[in-house]
Amino acid sequence: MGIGVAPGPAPDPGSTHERLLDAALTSFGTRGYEATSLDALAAELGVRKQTILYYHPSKAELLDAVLDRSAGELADELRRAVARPAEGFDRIEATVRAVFRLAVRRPALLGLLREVGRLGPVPTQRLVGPLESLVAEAQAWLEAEMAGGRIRRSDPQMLLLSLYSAVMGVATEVEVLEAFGVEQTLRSMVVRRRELLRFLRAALAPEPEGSDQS
Amino acid sequence: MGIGVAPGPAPDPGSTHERLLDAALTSFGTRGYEATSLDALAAELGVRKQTILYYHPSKAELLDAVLDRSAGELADELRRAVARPAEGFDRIEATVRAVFRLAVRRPALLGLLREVGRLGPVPTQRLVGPLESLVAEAQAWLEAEMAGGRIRRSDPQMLLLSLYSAVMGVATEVEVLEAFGVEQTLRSMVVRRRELLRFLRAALAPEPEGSDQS
DNA sequence: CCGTCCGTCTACCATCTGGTAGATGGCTGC
DNA sequence: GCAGCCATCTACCAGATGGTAGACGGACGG
Repeated sequence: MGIGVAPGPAPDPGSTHERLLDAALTSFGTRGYEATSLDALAAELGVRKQTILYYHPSKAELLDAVLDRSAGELADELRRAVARPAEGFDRIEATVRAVFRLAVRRPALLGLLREVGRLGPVPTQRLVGPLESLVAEAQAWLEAEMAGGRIRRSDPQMLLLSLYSAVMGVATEVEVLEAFGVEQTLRSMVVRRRELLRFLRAALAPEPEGSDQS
Repeated sequence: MGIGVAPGPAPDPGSTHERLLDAALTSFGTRGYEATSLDALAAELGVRKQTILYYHPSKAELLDAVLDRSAGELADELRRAVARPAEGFDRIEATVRAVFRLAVRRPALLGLLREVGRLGPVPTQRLVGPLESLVAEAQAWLEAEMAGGRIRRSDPQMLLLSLYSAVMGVATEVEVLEAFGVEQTLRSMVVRRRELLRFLRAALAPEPEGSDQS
């Protein structure tokens, strides 16, 4: 979490508990919650299953902890991207860059966002609930940009969904690409980001002939 | 599968085997492969687990059968959508409509497409392999449309990925919407489709000032 | 009528699952 | 130097899981 958000003691990243939360996020976000066994997780950490249950008394509560932590991390990352004030497409570009950075550095975090839907409304709410204000801000910003004529006019909520889908998909849908023989390198990630940005820029550009303001 | 693809005997949709494949697709595509137990599947069918293993000697081979069947169904559905010859955006609209129809009528089919990535490259290849020629055709078509000036010029492969991501996301990413309190009705699906089409139309429209033809 | 094949069942099994109970050992403060 | 706490361990357990072995019954052709 960001500075000042969690006033708890600074977490030692080498501690068993921190390593546990990291490993759990990775496994939940890539292999999936049900496909992750406590024994496997423990083995990965070089520890017994009971050590996991010492920190979190059940698998479900471990998931909750991972969700809370991930929500914080997601919110931090996104807020940081949007922080430097920018107008028009720059702000969208900053967000896209942040998501792609996450896709490279912490892919499980985005995977968790995909996985959580399957686990039912309660865990979903737990993960995306803390992001609600962010979404509201984004929506309001889109509306303002539309009013200012810097973004094509449309339903802001639905537009946000389209943006979200496109960005998440291009950032995370790696397996489909691989299945079609497109090798995955860091460079190809950059290409995908560039092309996605071109795509979004075109989709958002205000219509040239002016019914709304110049 | 489509007429003439599988020359086997006409499958009775009420037979145990067909019901099994249906139920397995539904469960694999929504709950996930690992989260689906043979016992649960059998109970759902009013049958013992051994009956499942009679038709498919292991869970993995049941998955293979489901993947093969789903690949056929997906290919059929998409080919049918693209069949009536259309130019420019009409063809894209027909495809989007087909995907949304699937999202309503057979959501597990699209869910499987998401799930399969997690299961590793082998199952993924099994599901999307049969769609490879379709993808190649789509890509070639995009190039032709670009050359004809009916679609904005860009990297066809990356454009296809952006389209795929946006469509799949908007069609299937229901949980995120629900988590933000947007109720899900058939009507809201129609709205999402309409807004997505507007979004895509804008993204694909050729640039007005003409460096390329006509 | 009888053999055989097909679909389904009962009866098991080894392994893995999440979880409980309680012991051990080391560090810390008094 | 000892009381207590903290992190981790060993030892279990009940239930679920994927899978094997083999019996049963009905349909169907000879």
